[in-house]
Amino acid sequence: MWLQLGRLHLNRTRTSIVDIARAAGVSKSTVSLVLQGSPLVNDKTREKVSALINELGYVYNRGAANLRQAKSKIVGIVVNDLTNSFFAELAVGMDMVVQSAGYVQFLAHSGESVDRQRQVIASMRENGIAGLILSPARGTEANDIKPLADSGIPVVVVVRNLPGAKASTLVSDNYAGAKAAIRHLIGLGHRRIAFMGGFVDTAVFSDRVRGYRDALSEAGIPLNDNFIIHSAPSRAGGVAAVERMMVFSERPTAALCLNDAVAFGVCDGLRSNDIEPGKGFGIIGFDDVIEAKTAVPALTTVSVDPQGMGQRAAQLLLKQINAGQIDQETIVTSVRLVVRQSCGAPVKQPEELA
Amino acid sequence: MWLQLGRLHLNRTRTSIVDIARAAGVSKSTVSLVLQGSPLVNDKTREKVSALINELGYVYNRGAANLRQAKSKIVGIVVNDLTNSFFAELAVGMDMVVQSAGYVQFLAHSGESVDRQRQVIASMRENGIAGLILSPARGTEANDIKPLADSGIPVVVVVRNLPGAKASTLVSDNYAGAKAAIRHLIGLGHRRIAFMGGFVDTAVFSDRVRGYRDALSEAGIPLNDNFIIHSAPSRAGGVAAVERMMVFSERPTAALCLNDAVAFGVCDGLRSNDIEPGKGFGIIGFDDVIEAKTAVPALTTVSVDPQGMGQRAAQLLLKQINAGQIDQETIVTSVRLVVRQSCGAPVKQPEELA
DNA sequence: TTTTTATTTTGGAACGTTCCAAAAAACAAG
DNA sequence: CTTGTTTTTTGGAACGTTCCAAAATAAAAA
Repeated sequence: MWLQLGRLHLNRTRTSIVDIARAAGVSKSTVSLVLQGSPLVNDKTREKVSALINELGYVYNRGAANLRQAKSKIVGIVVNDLTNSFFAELAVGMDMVVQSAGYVQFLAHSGESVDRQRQVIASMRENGIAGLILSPARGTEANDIKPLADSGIPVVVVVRNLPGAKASTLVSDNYAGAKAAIRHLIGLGHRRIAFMGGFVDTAVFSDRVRGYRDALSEAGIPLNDNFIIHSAPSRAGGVAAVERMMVFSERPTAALCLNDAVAFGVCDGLRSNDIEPGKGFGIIGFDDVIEAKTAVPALTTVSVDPQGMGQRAAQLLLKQINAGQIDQETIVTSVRLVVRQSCGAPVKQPEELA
Repeated sequence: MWLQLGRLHLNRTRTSIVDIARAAGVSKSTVSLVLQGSPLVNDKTREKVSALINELGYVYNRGAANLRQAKSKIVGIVVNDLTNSFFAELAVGMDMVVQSAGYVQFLAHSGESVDRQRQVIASMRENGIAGLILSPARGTEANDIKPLADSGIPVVVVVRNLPGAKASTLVSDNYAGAKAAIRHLIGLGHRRIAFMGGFVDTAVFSDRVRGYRDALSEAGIPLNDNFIIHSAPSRAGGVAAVERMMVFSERPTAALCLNDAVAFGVCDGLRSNDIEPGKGFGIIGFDDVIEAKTAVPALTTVSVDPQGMGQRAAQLLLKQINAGQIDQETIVTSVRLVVRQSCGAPVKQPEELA
């Protein structure tokens, strides 16, 4: 049988540095020098070699280089929830600086699963990352990144912090942001203000709630623990929180939400109860995702600038990689309240109309 | 000067297979065998070696292995816009199957820039990807992936197709989806139906518009080219499209939108013009992103199941990687119309009220 | 015991780079 | 033409794996 129906299996091996060398009549060392743009090599030679490189379609094998140099151009990024715009934008910010620094990133989604997170970090490690940026899944412990940190690979933890971890940290000033938001609502005349969304086990939640509490007591407004309404930190969670609130006899007239996703959900939930967000009820979100300004009503929110935060995180990581030494640094980025339409002045509730 | 203030620079080299071998009193080959789970090695030996592996905190160097085997466990994924939930979910779907197949992914965002896309693909190639999934930036040409494909690395193109490219393709049935959506609107009594969002240069746009056109003429409804309202394929674009529409003397009573993002924008735009989406105006989106079902009104949309699509794409790629041969395959995934609240029956416009 | 067979282990080459010390070539000065 | 200097090029070892043919050991058969 001469006629093979199978597809031809190219055993053409990748052209390597020595193929170029042979073709150019120089040694592999010289080709290597050219590749690194070394000034040591004669212009004439450089030219000849460069030409061959293009002609033969050579592609640099960074893996082989890493083997020798023990320093890759790869960073790892693990994010707890890529489907949440906040984190997607965070990732895009990182992507920008990583890419323009000549690195590539492994970028994975842990889906809030510590197991998957552990797995993917291990996998990245085997593949030789030079550093890691982690936006930890709920329930992550300092131990989960210990092996990495111990082996001298810099780690930057973002958004949620990880007490006790040997890593740098970059978080937004959640406390101050929440405080500013509540002060603003109080300034508008609101007195019964809820906090919606989130679960107790994250630092983000507790910091924001602390800001909420402190701002209220600072204004002499008594705290009502019922007004802290837990829910999933998602749009659906916001809807659920509103349902929970509707049964209260004395309802809040405004709410600070854990994040913008929850805030949008709260808008949805209010609408299905025929309350117009921003008119009958004041809403403030947290994060300032892109949709916040085009939504109707435009969302008043605490702007965290996720892209900018991603960029800073990446810069911090690259700095540590290049320094070759790990300085544990903690950065708290400042936030600002962006006032738009969704935080209306309170309207009197039925029982209050004389 | 004996006192150095600098940080200690660990020159502890990564423990390797031969360190384990030495410690266990066997050869490196044996350790390698254990690592690959080979049945050739004696249970007693395997046990001893495995113990040492844990104890010494050995981490496998996949880079070195790749060098020898010329086959990595890395795939590349490049997506045109990660901040768009559709693509984020697509990526998450891929992540799931890639990860559970024991691979890791380079995942990058091209931001619709062909240059960045070219760069990042090149970078991934140098780092030794075994395959690539590409959701191409607008304006991508078949040539952009030619070198990859020529060197025998399988490429799967998703969402937007790339005519003439040596790659497999996975797209949704945009034509049929649009047709079904329009038929439904017609069934509800709408006659003046717009198509909103998108620019002419993408196949996605033209396929969906073709479905829109065909469904209309099939029902004997005359086409009105003004009713095809171009805009950026984003939430902001949707808002803009509505503004453009409001000046028409005879306005549409419903619209099919290029995607869900545009549809949400259209809702926003209508609200700022005091039209209640789903009541005064019927809206159908495209994609069925997660927010679609919790939004108010819940969005009627053509469900594309981005996660599922991502999964299929990844499966297809892995299949080709393992097959070691490239079968150019084209898959058109079917879509289904999910009817929710946003597509209301039409209301008579002022001038039509007798 | 010796031979045969089955099981387990092993050294060394190979993969594609970088690095280094040293060789070669080119140029300058005497 | 020598010698000294500077510029350019080079071979080979090293990085951490896998693969292979062959060696060593253990078990079974004679």
